[in-house]
Amino acid sequence: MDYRLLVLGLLRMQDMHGYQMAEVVETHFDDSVHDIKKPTIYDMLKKLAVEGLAESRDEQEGNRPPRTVYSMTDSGDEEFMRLLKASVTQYAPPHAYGDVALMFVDALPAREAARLLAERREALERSWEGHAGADPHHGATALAADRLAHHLRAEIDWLDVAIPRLQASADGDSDE
Amino acid sequence: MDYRLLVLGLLRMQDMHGYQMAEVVETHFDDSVHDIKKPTIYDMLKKLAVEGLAESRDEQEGNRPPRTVYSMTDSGDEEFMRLLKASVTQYAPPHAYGDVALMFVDALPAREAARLLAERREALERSWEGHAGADPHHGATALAADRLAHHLRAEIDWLDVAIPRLQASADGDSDE
DNA sequence: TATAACATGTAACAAGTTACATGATTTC
DNA sequence: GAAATCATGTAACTTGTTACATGTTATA
Repeated sequence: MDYRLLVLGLLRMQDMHGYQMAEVVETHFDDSVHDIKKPTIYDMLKKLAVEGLAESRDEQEGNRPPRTVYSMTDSGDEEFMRLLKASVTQYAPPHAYGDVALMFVDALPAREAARLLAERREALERSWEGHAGADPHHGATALAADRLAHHLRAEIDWLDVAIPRLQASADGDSDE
Repeated sequence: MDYRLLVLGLLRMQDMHGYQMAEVVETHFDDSVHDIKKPTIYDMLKKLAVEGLAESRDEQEGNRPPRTVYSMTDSGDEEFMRLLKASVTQYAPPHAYGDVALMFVDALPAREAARLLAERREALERSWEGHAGADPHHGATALAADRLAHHLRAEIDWLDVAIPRLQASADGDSDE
């Protein structure tokens, strides 16, 4: 999604080749931004180079496979700043995924729907405890972690309204 | 994303051809699930037919273009139920999009970051008022709408913590 | 010394979107 | 009767993922 911003941001910190960037993501960001795949990184780096936002050079160490190292150009940096400002400002609608399921929920007996949502709540609660117990996040990821926590809470709170409501409606029309 | 579930769910209500389903989505769901495109619908219908989850027949009305009407099969209905239960149960991590930006936020002067986040808050607040003012949602979309409202609130609440914090840090290290 | 794991990457496929095609019907 | 719009759909492109290739170092 914001892969452009992510790759630019990482490249900005340090010259890198694709494999290396994949490692950085996997080890340093494994929790929140785990979902960028190697080929995506390679493609993005190539694309950035074509657009003049990054430069590439070939390197070789010992007789390991040669590798293509990328570094940021000035216009790359400008683009990064531009994208960053736009992304920070913009409100990304919080989900929509999973919402489709909610729209069809009355295809299920209310009692079962309530049960399934309760299961979801369970999983969330565990996830929440994991977060609360974790060491407070350091600088860069603190904001994102905090935001995640707020949304986890919101999801739980919402379920605490929705589940009883479904249960009530299950008890109400038991004439089926 | 959940396009499979969406298309199955719509088809379950009524036999349809692709164009018609695109219209239903556009007119009935324009708010929350506006983001499925016509070719996606066509492709999904074809795929469902190949998998035996839907059946197709050709129809023609007057001398308008002939059209391919799909209808649900029994195994389609089972698949729908299976998918639905899984989706309702599962907690979809609330976002991650936009989070990349937050991770790089300290590339900006704290003061500017605070200003941009305040802008984001503005937009959210407007969106929130829109929701609060809207007519209460009817059955099917009520759950989803309610959930959205909770998350909108959560995002605003989080910003109300994050913005002052950034501002404080801007005032703190004004030695730059 | 055979097997596993590391380092570096590409090819082939899947999913979705934008842009277009084509004929009928309405509108000016 | 020309221009717009409706009705129905497909082709071509973009983006991202899974699965594979290829040589090198570590391990049993």
